[in-house]
Amino acid sequence: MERADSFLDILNGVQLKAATHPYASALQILAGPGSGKTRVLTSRIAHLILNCNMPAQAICAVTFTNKAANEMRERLTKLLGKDRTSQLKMGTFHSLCARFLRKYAKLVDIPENFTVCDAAESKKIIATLLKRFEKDIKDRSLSLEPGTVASMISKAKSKGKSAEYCLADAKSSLASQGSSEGAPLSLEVIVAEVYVDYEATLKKNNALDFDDLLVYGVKLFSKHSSVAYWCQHILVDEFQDTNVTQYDLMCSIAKMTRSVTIVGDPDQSIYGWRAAEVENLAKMRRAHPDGISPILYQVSREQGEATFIAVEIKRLIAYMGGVFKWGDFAILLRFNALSRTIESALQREGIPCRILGGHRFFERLEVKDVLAYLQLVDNPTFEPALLRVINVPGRGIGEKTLSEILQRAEKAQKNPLELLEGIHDTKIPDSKPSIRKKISSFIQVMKKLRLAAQNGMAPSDLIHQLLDLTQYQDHLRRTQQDWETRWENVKELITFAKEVEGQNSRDSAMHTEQDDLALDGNVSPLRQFLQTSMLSSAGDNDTEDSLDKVTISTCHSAKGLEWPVVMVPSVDSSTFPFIRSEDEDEERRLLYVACTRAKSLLYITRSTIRTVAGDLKARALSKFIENVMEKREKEKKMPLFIQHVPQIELEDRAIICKVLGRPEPDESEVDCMVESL
DNA sequence: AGTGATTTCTTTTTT
DNA sequence: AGAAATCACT
Repeated sequence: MERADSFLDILNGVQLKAATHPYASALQILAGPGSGKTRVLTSRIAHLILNCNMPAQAICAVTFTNKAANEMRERLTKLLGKDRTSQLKMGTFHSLCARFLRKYAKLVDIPENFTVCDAAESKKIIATLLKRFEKDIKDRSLSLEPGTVASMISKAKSKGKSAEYCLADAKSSLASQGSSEGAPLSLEVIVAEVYVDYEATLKKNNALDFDDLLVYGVKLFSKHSSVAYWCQHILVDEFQDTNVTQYDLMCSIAKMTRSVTIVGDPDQSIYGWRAAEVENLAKMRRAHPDGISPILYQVSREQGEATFIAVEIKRLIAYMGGVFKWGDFAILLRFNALSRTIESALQREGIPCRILGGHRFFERLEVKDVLAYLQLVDNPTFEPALLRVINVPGRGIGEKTLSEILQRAEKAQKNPLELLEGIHDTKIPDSKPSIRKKISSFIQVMKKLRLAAQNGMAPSDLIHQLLDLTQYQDHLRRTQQDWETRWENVKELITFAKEVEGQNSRDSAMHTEQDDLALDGNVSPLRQFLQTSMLSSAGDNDTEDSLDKVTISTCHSAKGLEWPVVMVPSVDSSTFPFIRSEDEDEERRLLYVACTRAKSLLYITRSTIRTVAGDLKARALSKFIENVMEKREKEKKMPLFIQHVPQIELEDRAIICKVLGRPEPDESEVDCMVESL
C-alpha cells in the first residue's frame, strides 16, 4: 500500500519545506534554474488537496504559458487522478480571465460572445486608425509605426492606464510645456488619441485584445468579490514575469484568504540581475564543478556556424555511445529569422528537427481564413474577420465594392454583415453595380454555418462544412503554389478542433452537478474552440512524433524548459543585445535564461562575419560573454570557456551520465558509433 | 473596376 | 517568407 503523501518523498529538504508550508499564508519561493521549482509547485498543489483537504476547485494555479499548464496538468493527473485535476482552475492569466469573462460577461458590461483579437489584428486596426494622423506626422518629418503604437498601447494597458487617462495626461504635459491651442499635437497625444479610437473600435467589433482580458479580469474580480469566493489558494509560477495588471489580478482573486504561493527566480528579476550577472554564470560552474566547461566556438561565416552545430550534434551522439538522442538537443535563437541557415544545415546532415513557435500555426493564412469564418459565425460584428474572408475565395469584391459596403453600413448604423444580409434578403435596396449578386454565395455560407452552429454542431464538423461550401481546397490550389502544405495545415486545424471538443465534453460531463462551479459549462463548443485557438501558441500542442527531434526554439519560448545539450548561435554584438532592443539588462537576462537551459553541455557559437540585408558585416563577440571572460581573467581563474571542439573521453561520459542520471554506455558501442561517423 | 504581377517592407521576444 | 503597396492590363 502506497502512503498518501509518497509524492513528497521525491523532494529534497528545502523543496519539502516549501511544498508543505502552512497554506493559510503567503509563500514566496525564489530559486535558480534547475532547482525544481515546478516540481515544488505541483507537489504543493497535491499537498493542499491530499493533506490539507482543500477541494481542487478552490485552487487556482497560474502558469506563464499554456504549455506549462498542460505539463503541470499531466503531472498532477498522475498524483490526483483526472477528476480532481480537471477541477483545478489552471492556466495562464489570459486563459483564466477569458473563461471567467465568458461566464460573468454581464457583470463587466461586455457581451458573452466577445472575440479575442490577436496581436496581428490589433496591429491592423491601429494601422488603420493611425492614417488619420499620417499627414500630420509626415509633414513634421516624424515617424510613428503601427507596431510602436501597438506596443505603447499594450504597455499602457499592462500598467492599468485607460485611454482617457493617457489622453488627459498627454494633453496636460503638452500644455505644461507652454504649447498654445493651435499648436501641433505631440506624438504622445497622437498615440493617446489612437488609443481612444482603438478602444472604441474594439468595443464596436465586440472584441477584446490580449491585454483587455487582463484589464476586464481585474475589473470583474475587484468589483465583484463574490466571483472569487471559491478561491482558497492561488499559486503563480514565473512570478518575475508578471506585470502590474497581472499582479492586481492575483491580489483581487486572493483577496478573501490571502493565501498565495508565488514562484520566481531572483536572478532573472529586474533588480537581482544587474549586480548578479557575472556571478550567475560562474555559479553554474560551482553547481556542476566536475562538468565539462561551456564551449565558445567562433567561426568566420554563419554557414560554417550552422554546419558546426549540425556536425557537432552527430559527433556528440556518437561519442556518447547512444546516450544522447536527437531530442536531447536544443538550439536557442534570439529571433526566428536566425533559424533558416540552421535548418538547412541540419537538413543537409540528415538531422530531424522541430521548430518550436517558429511560424506560428495559428498565424498561417489558411488557418486564419478558416478561423475568421468561424469568428464571424460566433460574432457577426467582428469586422476584421469579415474583411479577411469576404473575398476568399474571390467573389469580385475589391477595394471599391468594399468601401461602398462599409460606408453604407456606417450610414445605416448597422454592422457590415448585417447590412449585407439585409441586401441579400432584399430588405435593403441593392446598389447600382449589384452587391447582392457578388455576396450571395458568401451570405449563404454564413447562414448555413450559423444555423449549424446554433444546432450545436461540433467545430470540426463546422470546418468540414465550411471547406465544402466554399470549395476552399480549390481556392488554395488556385491561389497558392504550396497549396498542399497549406491544405495539411487546414486538416491539422480540424484535428486540433477535435482535441478541444474531446477535452470539453469530458469537463462538462464532470461538472453537471456543481453547475455554479463549472467555468465553461454554458459556453458553446464553437466559442470554446475559437477561444482556445486564439490563446494557443504553436508550442502548446506538441505532437508525439516530435519527441525525438532536435528542437529549434527562440530563447523566449525556451523558458521553463531544459535539455541535456543547448546550443546558442549568433552570440554577437548585434544579436545579444539585440540591436533594436531598448533594455540591455533584459537582453542579458535572456542570454542567461538560454544558457541555463542546459543540463550537461552548453555551446555558445558566433560568426565574425554575418550577411545582413545582402552585404557582409563584421560582428564582435557579444559583450555579455566578453565581460564574463574578462572578469575571469582578472581574477586569474581558469578560463570559463573551452574554445575548441571538446574531447569526449571516458571520464567525460561518466560525468555527463551522472548529471543526467543515465546509465553509462558500453565503450565498444562508443567505438562502433565513432567509427561509423 | 477589378485582377494579377512586381516590388517593398516587415519582425524581437509572448499572451 | 509573407503581406501590403504599386503598377499595368483586361
